[in-house]
Amino acid sequence: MNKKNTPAVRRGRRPGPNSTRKAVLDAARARFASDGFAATTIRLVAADAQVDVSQVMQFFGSKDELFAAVMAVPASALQRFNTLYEGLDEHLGERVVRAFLTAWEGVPEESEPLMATLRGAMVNDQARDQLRDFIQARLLAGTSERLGSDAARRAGLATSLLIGMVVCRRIIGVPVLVAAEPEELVMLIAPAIQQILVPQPIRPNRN
Amino acid sequence: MNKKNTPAVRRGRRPGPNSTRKAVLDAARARFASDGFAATTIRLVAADAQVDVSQVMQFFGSKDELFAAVMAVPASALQRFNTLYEGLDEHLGERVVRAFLTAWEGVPEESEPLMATLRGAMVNDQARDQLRDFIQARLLAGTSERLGSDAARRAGLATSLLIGMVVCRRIIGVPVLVAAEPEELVMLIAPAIQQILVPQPIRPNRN
DNA sequence: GCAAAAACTCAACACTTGTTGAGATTACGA
DNA sequence: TCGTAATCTCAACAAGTGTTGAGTTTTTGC
Repeated sequence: MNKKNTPAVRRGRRPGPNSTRKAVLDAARARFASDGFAATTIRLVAADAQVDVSQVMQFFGSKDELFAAVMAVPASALQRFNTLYEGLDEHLGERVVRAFLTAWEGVPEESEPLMATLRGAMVNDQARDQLRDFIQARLLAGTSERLGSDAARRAGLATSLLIGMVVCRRIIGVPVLVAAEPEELVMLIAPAIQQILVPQPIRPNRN
Repeated sequence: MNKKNTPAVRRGRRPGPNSTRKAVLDAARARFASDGFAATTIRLVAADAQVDVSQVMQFFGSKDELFAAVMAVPASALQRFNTLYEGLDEHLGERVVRAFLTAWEGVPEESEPLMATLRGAMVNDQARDQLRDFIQARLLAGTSERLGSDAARRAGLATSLLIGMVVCRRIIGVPVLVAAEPEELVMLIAPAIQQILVPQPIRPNRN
């Protein structure tokens, strides 16, 4: 009697352009970024998107493919790193550090997929491969021929160190790093990255 | 007929001192270190230790407590970091980098718990808390009063960067880092860490 | 030797997970 | 208007998880 008159939830195909798929992808992106791959369940994503569980499967096929779709988003964002390590001026380190911070802490559409990839890299093979290739191939694309293999190593090393900063600040939540303003971090880290990329002799300090 | 005459596996309590608990702990340590917290199942640990599943529960109570027991081992190893950031000589960076490498890549009894903690920190709350406290409290114990809060920030930052190196080398498996010898890494990273801990003016290079 | 306790085996429970299929409901082009 | 296809709901499966309890076997202290 109350079931027929008051349909609590609208059923059947939704009107207008297909907004469900995007809703699922958005929810998944946020969940994968904040909870990681293992802790993110399809049921949770479906609940966030206010969608039935099997809808997620219908649109994306499997959890792995959903995760791949989330990671596919930053592929465009990562292109901004292509020319990042070019130029050996004295502001290279500063530029690199600032690029990392804005990429990983900027607008959610870009930072969340990167966070999802980073968190997933510890558990999921897809994410690990993507992150490895990001560090190895993409960042070193422009450097290797110009500056020899040593520069490639230095670029990969610099990226690794900055990954550590992001991990400790965003995932581990180290208070000292969380409390610091982005510009403070740039000021503190940039010289070190500069030292890695463009090695300078260290002047011994008096004791 | 063949069951009574040839007991394939010895049953009941094992003779001698309690070796089972250690076997379980060893297997768990290795599994947590190489597979991470989520992918490590109690059944897998039990199989590695050639022990029944419920034995693991009897000795350690739960998966979380087993993991805590694994992480408890490095508590001693971590004490070697207590005085690590003391001294501001020109070899501080080198000393710090070398300490990290030997701790995370030395004998399994010490490196595996650290790896387990590091991997677990992305998924497990216990591990994340332990790693956070390690970076925040332990490493900064000696520095904060002597050198002001800036030195504490710099020490935490240096640790974060080195965590990044370990993550990319041991978990992500970035080829450039995996291929490098430990001493090469020391040579490359030490100046950067030195730059963080004992800031030096950067001499602009000519263009 | 003998009882008690420790260690061990076996089987199952309760729960969550990803995944699937059948069928109901709606939107949309002809 | 109508039929088709897209979308959505509901219910369930199969596998794997941590965890528990009952019962068996052996060691160990007296």
